[in-house]
Amino acid sequence: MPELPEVETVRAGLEPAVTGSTVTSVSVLDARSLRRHDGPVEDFADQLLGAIFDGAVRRGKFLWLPIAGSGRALVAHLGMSGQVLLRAPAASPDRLLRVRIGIESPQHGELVVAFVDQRIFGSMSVRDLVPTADGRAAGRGLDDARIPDQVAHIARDPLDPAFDDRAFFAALRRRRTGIKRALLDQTLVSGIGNIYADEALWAARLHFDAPTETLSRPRATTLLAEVRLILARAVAEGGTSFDAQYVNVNGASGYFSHSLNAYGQQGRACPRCGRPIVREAFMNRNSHFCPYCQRLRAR
DNA sequence: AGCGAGCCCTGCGCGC
DNA sequence: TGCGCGCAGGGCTCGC
Repeated sequence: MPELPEVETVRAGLEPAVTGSTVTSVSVLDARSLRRHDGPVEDFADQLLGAIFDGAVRRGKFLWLPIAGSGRALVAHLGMSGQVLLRAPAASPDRLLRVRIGIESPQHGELVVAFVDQRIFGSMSVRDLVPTADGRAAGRGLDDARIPDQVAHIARDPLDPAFDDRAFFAALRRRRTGIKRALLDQTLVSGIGNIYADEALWAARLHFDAPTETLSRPRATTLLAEVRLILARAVAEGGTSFDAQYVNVNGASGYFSHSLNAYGQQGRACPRCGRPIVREAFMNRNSHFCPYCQRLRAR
């Protein structure tokens, strides 16, 4: 499920439940979900038991819960199919449950943080926090300039107030690659995946393979603005209210609750010009675009 | 530097 | 009904 808006929905849903909560139990049902944890399963559980979470923070598609007084955080990445769900302790286990973390919340009582992941491309891990390179807050959710070492190489996302537009444009100009490759490069700009890349490129009328170095400043500015617009709109639509009874912070509503203009629309009419949207193989995935509105040569 | 390929995996929906 | 296949929103590493 997860690009930035979906992960933000999860973060916002988790925040009120986990902040100030104490971990009371840890159960790892599939050790493969801890692939990115530096140590054995027992170590993961040991680090978490008794931990108190300071909040829920996100940068790009990475999510983490800082552990009070430890200099560490529980880090989650959802991969292609991961979900973090809040459950009542007595609820029957979700299908594809990989990690189950019991917490005691000051306001909401006992809850379960359930990490569900079909393909196991996602992961949970306990990682050390390191200072951010620029000394600014690491991500959305907490004013703390420390970031998990696993996330330190990930660029800020376009909704981050500390995102540096000028540095982004300069980096873009230095690149010798196609614009979609650049958008998907999480070390250049984070949070954008295949869906929102296609949607932003459609909105900015850019071909996915347009060379970054030839992208004019106005077109790059337009593209970044479209990225922000699309991400922000999806975040607004994905917002889930917290319900202490039976909580589901699944961000699934994000993608499909609003109409997509390009992604998955192959064969259907381009909403702008009426000609058919095309799907083309790209980076072991697909690109969806309008060959008329999004031509390789600038018009 | 950046690309392509390969790999990590499971389950769904579709066509036959 | 059952089977095989293609498909899926990510990220990391490696060799070139």
